[in-house]
Amino acid sequence: MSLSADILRGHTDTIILAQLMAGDSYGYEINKNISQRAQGAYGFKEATLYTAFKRLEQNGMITSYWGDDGPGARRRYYAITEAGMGQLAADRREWSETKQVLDALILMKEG
Amino acid sequence: MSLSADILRGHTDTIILAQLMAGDSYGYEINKNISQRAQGAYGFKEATLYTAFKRLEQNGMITSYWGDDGPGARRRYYAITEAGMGQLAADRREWSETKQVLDALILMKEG
DNA sequence: ACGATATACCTCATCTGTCAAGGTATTTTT
DNA sequence: AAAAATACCTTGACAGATGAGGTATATCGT
Repeated sequence: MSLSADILRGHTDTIILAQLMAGDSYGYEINKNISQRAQGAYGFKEATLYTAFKRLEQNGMITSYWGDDGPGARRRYYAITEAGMGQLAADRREWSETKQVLDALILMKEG
Repeated sequence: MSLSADILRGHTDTIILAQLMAGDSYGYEINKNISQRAQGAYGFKEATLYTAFKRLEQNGMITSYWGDDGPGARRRYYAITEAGMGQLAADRREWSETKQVLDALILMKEG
């Protein structure tokens, strides 16, 4: 099964921050890791990814730097900031709350 | 805690369909029920609600009719269609899948 | 050697769902 | 009589996702 984009909307930044908690990485690799972790059920479109990087950097959640120009195409690495870590912690709490609320509203589970 | 709108985006139609599975209802009541079920953590803005009704009716997921003009303001009742029930079943499966994927991506839970 | 594929970055116009703001009307509560 | 609750609806603006397009290098199969 694949998930529609609107379902994931609003989680984009959180997913990227969660990836960067495991260490600095660059766009292409981040996206590959996400697809693998989602077992192919989801992956960002490139435009979505780079839009998110720009937004996150403007908001001070991540910083970026060019990687060493070894073999291969140039890479822009991203690192999560302290503010980003704080945001991620808040986003994780919100996701747990979201699950409970949507279980109640969609599956009609009693709280 | 309250949930941001972008997090819920894409679940609006599903939430309304789930409510209508319990029986015909009208806008104001549907919204009240949703707020109660979410324990105040979430409620639709009216514009969002009526936009969704229009979209759902145009797509054949619900039908509507005016209620008896008893005491009180007029009410437009909505009923879920067979197509709507099919959609809801699919949406519920998608939500279960979404939880697994986002647990893996946000909380880094192993699948 | 050469074409295809993978790696790697980026922009912009367009689309869609949300919602602030505004409007109308009736009933109940203070 | 005023205020709040009930009940409906529309419109313009905004933000995130993305199709389509662009640039460049490295690797793989033949």
